[in-house]
Amino acid sequence: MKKKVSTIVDIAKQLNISITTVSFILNGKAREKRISEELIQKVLKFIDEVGYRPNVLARSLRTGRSNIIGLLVEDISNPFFATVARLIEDKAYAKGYKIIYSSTDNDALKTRELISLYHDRQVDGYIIAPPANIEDAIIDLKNEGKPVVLFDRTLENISVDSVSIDGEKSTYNSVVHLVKQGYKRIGFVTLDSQQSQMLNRLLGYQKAISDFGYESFIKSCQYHDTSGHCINEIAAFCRNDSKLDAVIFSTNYLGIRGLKAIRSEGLSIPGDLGVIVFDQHDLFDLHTPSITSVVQPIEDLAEQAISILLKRLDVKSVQDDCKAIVLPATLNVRQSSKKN
Amino acid sequence: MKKKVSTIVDIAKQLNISITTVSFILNGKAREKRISEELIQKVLKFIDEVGYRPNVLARSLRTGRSNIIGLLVEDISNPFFATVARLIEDKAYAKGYKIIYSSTDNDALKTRELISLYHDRQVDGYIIAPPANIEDAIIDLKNEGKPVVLFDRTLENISVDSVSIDGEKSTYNSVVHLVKQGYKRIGFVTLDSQQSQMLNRLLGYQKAISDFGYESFIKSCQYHDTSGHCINEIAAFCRNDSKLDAVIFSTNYLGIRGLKAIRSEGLSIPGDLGVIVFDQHDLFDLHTPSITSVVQPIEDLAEQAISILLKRLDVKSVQDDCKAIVLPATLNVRQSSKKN
DNA sequence: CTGAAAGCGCTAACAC
DNA sequence: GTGTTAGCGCTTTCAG
Repeated sequence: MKKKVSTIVDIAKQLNISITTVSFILNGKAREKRISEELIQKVLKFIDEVGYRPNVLARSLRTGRSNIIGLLVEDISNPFFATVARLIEDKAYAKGYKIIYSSTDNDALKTRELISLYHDRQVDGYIIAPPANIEDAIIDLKNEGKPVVLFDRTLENISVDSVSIDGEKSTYNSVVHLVKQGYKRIGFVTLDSQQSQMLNRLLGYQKAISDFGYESFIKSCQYHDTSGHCINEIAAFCRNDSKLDAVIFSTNYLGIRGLKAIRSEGLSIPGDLGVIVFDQHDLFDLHTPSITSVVQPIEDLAEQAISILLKRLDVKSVQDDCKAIVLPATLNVRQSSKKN
Repeated sequence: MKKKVSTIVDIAKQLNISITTVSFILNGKAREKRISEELIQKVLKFIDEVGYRPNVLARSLRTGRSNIIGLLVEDISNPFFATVARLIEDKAYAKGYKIIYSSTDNDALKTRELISLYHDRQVDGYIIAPPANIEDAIIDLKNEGKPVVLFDRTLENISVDSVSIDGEKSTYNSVVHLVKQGYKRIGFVTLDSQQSQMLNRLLGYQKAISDFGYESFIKSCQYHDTSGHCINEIAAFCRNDSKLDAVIFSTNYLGIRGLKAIRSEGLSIPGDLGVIVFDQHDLFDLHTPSITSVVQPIEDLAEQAISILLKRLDVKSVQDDCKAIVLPATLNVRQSSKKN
């Protein structure tokens, strides 16, 4: 004849105490409200016994907070983003926050929809790898007092916290490494994109090439192109008159497509073509030959992003002192870039 | 002097109509309540203008439904699960459902927490790749009237809809293929796991080996082992006295570790060792030599899972006529299994 | 068509 | 320490 206990009112009734008391105990305000230790334990024990779980919806509706952080990545099936998501999730959990995440596909419209979806669910804060042309949505968020941290790339012209990687220096160093190995005609395969991280990687390449007085060869692929079409284009790029002797790929998936293209052309690495890829992938280690790649400090990136956000969440202050953190990456030299 | 319009009450006030009317229009019940087309348009237009968005929390709190489907995968950074998640997400969106997903790490405790988290958020239905020992939690869900569809693996002894792959036949065929190629001492590297899909894959191997009258060699790895330790174990397995001439790996990540192990042992594929991996990975195509693998019908799997769930969600009937759908996989023969 | 009203479950100000 | 109470924003029944 036990009634089903599923609300705070039930608990109060069963225990013959006040709803307020239960609520205070539930929210850790027992101490400050000077409720007796004895009663606290009694309530806690009872709650445990009947398996009561507070209704988070009701709580959020009431408080306007959800203890949820929204994470928007470009593509969750990319190991880089999957790893970031994982690390952030773990760190957030430890602080009592849950994470919900989705892939934007670098599509501003989809991103807007996701933000608005998260917004509807009262998400407390955001960590975003922003697509282009999303500035206004980010500003709206900030104007509503929702903290936002960008990662992997930044948005010029708006003031938001961000954590990114020094892509410029990384590709610069990549070129230097190739030059030292004796490569002279170095190509760069990137995305046709205005995103900051892509521009930085390109910039590093261009600066280095120009510093050495070499000729630059740039191929831009479309993000939403099919893998097959992209492979064909890269293949054409590698076989063309320019007689490249090395290529740098600006993302891991471009690198993978590039390797397929190079294989289809029957070119050998690193003899015919030296190869460096920006960002990691299981495959690069295992490939024959193994692929030199730029290793990003993912753990540090995730750590910084979440801790900045948590701090913002903590002190609901004005956000005008935004930080733009830039982390260094390292070049992991493997066989694909050693001419000799 | 426009007031901020953010609730249904504001709308009613501004338009000088009843809250009820607005609610009906918002919920597509205008027709059946015989509200004039004119008024409907007026309200809709107004809502659009002021950018009103219903508070989904309040709605869920009231209705007990959320239009959210919870998806639990083993590990979102595994391309298999990432792809499934993506396909399911797309299909669900088309039907007006949102997806939230998380990784279970094959950990029953973590899975329980996730389920309870989703439960708290009033998730309407579940698609789950279940870890072992989670039966009770699934049963609880069903008892509460929440539809559940399992995928990738099933749970014996409980009646739940499921969509899985015919792992037994696939590994059987893999062995047959290797035997036809002239391999005789075929090993099997799998997980030390009681999950149905793992058991089925093992079973297929054992049956085939026994049908041919060959000797069986089985190595079980721990799911939570570090990658490095696992690689060492596989290396030892491949180099031991048993003189294997071929190996089948029962998951993609075991395959990747296996390839690293084989490389570290200095063995050549397919000469010293034939290799087949269950499940796909970018790497298998690109590896030198390319790796023969079992290709699962992921799209079909996702399609079936979501459509069964949506049907359950639609007709809130008793769930006693559970389907266990088993899909065939195909063997994609590449270089790693061709002895000659 | 519309209005009133009863909650969904919880928080927290206020009074005692 | 505790009880009362006013909502958070929405749905939906019931009576016009």
